[in-house]
Amino acid sequence: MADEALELEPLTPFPGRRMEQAIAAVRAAIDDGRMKPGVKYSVYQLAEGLGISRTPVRDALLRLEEVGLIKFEARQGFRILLPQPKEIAEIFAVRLALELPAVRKAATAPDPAALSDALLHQQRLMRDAAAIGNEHEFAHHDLGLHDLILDAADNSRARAIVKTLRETTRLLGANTADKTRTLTDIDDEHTPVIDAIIAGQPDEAEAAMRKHLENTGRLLVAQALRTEASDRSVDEIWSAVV
Amino acid sequence: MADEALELEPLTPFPGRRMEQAIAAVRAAIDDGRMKPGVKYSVYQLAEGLGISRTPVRDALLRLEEVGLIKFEARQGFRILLPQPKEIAEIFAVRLALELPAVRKAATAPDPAALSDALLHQQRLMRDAAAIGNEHEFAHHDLGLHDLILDAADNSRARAIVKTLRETTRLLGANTADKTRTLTDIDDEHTPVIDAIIAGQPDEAEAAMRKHLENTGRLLVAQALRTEASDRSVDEIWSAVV
DNA sequence: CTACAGCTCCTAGCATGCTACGAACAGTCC
DNA sequence: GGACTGTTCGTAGCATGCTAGGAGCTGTAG
Repeated sequence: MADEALELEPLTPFPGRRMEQAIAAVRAAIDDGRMKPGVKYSVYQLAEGLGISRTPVRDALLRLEEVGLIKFEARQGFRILLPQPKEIAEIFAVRLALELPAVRKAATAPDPAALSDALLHQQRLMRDAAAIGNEHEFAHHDLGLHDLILDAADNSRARAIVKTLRETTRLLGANTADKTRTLTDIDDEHTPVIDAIIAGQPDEAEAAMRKHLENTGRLLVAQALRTEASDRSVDEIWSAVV
Repeated sequence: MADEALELEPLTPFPGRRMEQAIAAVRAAIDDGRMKPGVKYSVYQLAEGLGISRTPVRDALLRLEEVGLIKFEARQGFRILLPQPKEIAEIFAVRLALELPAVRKAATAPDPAALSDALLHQQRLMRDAAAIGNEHEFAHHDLGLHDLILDAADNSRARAIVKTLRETTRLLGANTADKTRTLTDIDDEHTPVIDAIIAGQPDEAEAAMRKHLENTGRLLVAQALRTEASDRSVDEIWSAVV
């Protein structure tokens, strides 16, 4: 098994720390399904696939383990973790706690003009991606939008936390390819948030963001429940945590 | 400079990953002042001091860098970071966002008896530590108390985040040894929180926790401002973020 | 056919060699 | 004296050797 070199594009000789390139490579591989949760992998495999030595790969994986994306199993390789339904609910509970105050602050920001421009620009990027059905691009800009709002709230620590959480859940959506919501539906949820921020209405912005996050969260919990064929209900899990 | 082997107790041959022992060793060294912010250290130094090789030490430091406790400077060692005032305010903003809902949930917990016992036990431990003036022990149990509340709220993700944040700020208090508040004062702030949880009063519990976190946060911001001799005011920084 | 014992293979984890490169210093030229 | 250049030194980062130990297979006994 060690010689199945796990077809990853070899790292181009590129400046910067190979460790970080390795992190990006693993994330990308998870995104497009070349690496799947549950399957066992080894540092050897990855290092060979990436064309670099084991050390930076190991360092990268240690960082991913820290974030909770993978789990090393002693002397037996590592595994990509699929977030459990409860974990997803927890993640969204945290996101609600952090992003609702953030969107309130954004709606009362000192420099509305610059923020408005940035928000509308981001929205435009998302719509373009939605129009051509490019989910990957869409997800990227969606992350950008939420990041923009967190940035406006001027709390870099909260921003970093949410970014990590969001990247953890992203791979779930990417893998299961749920089509319950089209990209346009998601965009429709963003619109009132953006409008309220621009209009300087914190209450409306918060309410719209809450709705958006709750929809997304419940959907992902439902997906996770389906993949593990559990008989618990979404509401049960959701309301226990949020 | 490389041969100043940085007097750390050598790691006893102990089961478990040496990397994690190294993390603990560095944290401990920061706590009791053997390692100070601003000073430059190297992986070589530490490895020699701990009596192990550079690899696990490096791995440990990479993880600490991830958390924001240290910063590698390319080809020049690493430095322990002293949290900036704004960062501390940000940390407390996140803690408020996460711990206030948590304490509300704890006050409406399904099993009040077990929780009450645990809370009172923890309080007792803290008072004992306060009585003999053992700050280190006190801080440990203080962390335990907050952890207990987060645990009652049943969100392990939020719990882990707060734990990390708290450990990041702890070294500041440990180093500057501010005596504005005695240990008993802190205990006095905890009491209404614990009482309200046991009495099942979410509103009171939240208010008491808010007061406690705001006091602590402002105090630490003030300390950080003093150490860097800034002329900005605590209120200015605090209200901009929280 | 089943239970079990031994063996092989692969792994994480640790130790250590190697290299490119920034910093600080010394020596030199103006 | 002051700017500038060459050199030394120590560092992070990467590659690779080494080891103990668990998983799973294979052959064997019952």
